[in-house]
Amino acid sequence: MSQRKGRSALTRTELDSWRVFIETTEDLRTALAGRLQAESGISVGDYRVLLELSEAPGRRLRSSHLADAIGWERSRLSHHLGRMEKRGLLTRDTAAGDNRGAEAVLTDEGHDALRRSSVPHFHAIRELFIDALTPGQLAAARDIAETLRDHLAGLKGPGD
Amino acid sequence: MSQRKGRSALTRTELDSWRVFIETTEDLRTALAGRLQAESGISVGDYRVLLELSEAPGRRLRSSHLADAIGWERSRLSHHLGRMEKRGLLTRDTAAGDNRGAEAVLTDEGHDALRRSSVPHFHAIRELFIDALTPGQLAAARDIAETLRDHLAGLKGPGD
DNA sequence: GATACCTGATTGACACGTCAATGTTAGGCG
DNA sequence: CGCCTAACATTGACGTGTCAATCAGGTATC
Repeated sequence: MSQRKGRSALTRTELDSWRVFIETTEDLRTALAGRLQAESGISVGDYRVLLELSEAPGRRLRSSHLADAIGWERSRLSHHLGRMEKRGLLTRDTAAGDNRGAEAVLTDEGHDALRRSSVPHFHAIRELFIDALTPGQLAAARDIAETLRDHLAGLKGPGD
Repeated sequence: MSQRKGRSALTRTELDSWRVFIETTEDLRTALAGRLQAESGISVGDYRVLLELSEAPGRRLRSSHLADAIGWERSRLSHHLGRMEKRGLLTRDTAAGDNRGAEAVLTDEGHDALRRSSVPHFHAIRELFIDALTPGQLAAARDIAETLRDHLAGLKGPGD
């Protein structure tokens, strides 16, 4: 209790824990993305955007709201919407009432893509993640993730 | 024990656990990468390559060995080495004894970059990850990561 | 109603990652 | 030797992500 945190070098165990954790979560991410792409022809980013739009009234959302909803920077979203628009998954309109704004509108094709991808995607999540862990591990994973998330949020903007 | 896994739809809790886990680990990754870039001007990929080369005899490694050591595809490594070479962190030579092969050789500048970045990088790992968790959580995180890693390996190539 | 400022969004440049295609050299084998 | 194939590595095209710069439309202030 008399030791301050963050002072000493990482122990071997700490470093090993870090490496297996960060590398495996990255592998998990890559595996999931690969499945989604192979089975449904869309990326994880596409999926996130499609899902958010499909749940919005009129299947349309202001770019800024969409960006906030999925936690992306505007520029990232703008690039992504451009690519999705080019593939016919959505269209873009100027927002009613504010000519600065843009609204992304889900096309039927985009909606179909989401519908086709959902079941395989959930299946992959179950297979790669949920079923790999015991109920206790799954609960612990959630607890750890929430702890880390709160910790990161505390570091990033306690004064914002 | 009579229920087969992977049959039913994801529960609300399972989906929430998945989302907080995958999003937070991604945020963690992004935060670490940002720190390394801001503090030392190198990327996580750069760091990985520099570390591996610095530990190799003569500070040089065959591309294929390097790729295996850090678990990257050859093409990815080739692109990355090209970028690092352009910045003077390493040079490339044809391998002694096999003119097909290429060796990456750490420059003094590359070695300095690694030396400068190590302490801040370890510090960031401690601050963002190790110190955020209790010892129990850290052990659980490692256990979960190892379980997931083994599970992924089992899915990918049981017959390879 | 002109100026200055703020907000919403896009763009360009560049780093990163994957996949498919392309050299290039080594080795095996007639 | 001459051919075939495998191994090593690079390249090009394209999707993805970040940062800084830009542009266009609103808002306030005088």
